[in-house]
Amino acid sequence: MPELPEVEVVRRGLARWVTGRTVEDVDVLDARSLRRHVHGVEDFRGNVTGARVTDVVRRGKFLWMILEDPDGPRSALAAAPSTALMAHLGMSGQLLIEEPDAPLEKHLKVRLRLSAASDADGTPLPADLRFVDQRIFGGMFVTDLEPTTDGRPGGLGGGSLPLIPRQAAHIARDPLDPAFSAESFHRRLRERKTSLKRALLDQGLISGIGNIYADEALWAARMHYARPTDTLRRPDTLRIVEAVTTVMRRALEAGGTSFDSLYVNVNGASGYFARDLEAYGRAGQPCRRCLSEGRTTLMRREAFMNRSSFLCLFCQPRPRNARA
DNA sequence: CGTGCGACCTGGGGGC
DNA sequence: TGCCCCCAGGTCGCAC
Repeated sequence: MPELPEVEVVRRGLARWVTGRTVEDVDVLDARSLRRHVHGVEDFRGNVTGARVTDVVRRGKFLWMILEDPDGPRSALAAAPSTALMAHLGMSGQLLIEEPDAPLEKHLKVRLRLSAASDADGTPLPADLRFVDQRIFGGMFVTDLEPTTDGRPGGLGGGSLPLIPRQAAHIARDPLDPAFSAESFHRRLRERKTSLKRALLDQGLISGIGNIYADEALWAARMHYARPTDTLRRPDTLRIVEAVTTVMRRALEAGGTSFDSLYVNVNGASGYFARDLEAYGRAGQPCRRCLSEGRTTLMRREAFMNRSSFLCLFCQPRPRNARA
């Protein structure tokens, strides 16, 4: 399940393997993966073919390659000389760098042929960039870039341009972004009449967090998912932000969380953070913090927001003023 | 406008 | 063996 750490692993892979290369050809095997490209498959192919990738940027779970056309700006907007090739992995999307003669994946959706390139040793780099997606919640599309409202870079990555794809402009800064502000997150949390986990999953408030890391952070911060956000005091917000940031940094170091072959990096390798999960998927198993303090408390699974939440009711007692 | 919920998808697993 | 239902879940559009 790609959340921020998994998408960042992919971004780094793309930055290393794709930056500076030109897209020579595009093969769309399933138009459903281009659902968010409003002008259709041929327009997508026309916008991507011949463009050079200059940077790979990420905000939250959105990832984009900055495209520049060697023949000059193709956008009608003079203020947007470059465009973005956006990708969202959804539940099961993969971006893979492979040799063109590698067997085609069952769920291969889009195939980009890249210009020849070699690494520092002179070893040729694989020429295929493939978008594979079993459940089709993810997708790719081309869009214009617009100025960020705060004048800061649009996201994390090589790009220092204060530009953001329009479709990601409503996405909040993520905890690994230097422009993330815990103070403004706290202010907005206090204004909301909602529950803490719902807020953590709201990409407009703080981005990059999905069901897995939400549960991990809540467990680490010893807070219940139903805690009303307007009761949070500044130290509470700082505690959950610290927990989210720490768990994501650790997951990133481990190469992300892979339960099965659905999440892999650009070279097809799984991450190994799943073994370090303290909450997610651990229903019926002992809470490790309780165990280390001499108690045997079993982790629970509860339904919340039509999905599973995993928690320890000793460490994370349900608040009396719990909110849905 | 803030909030919450259903639709979009496929494959795996359990029940019968 | 096969069929049906449920579950996984990120984002968007829509209803209230």
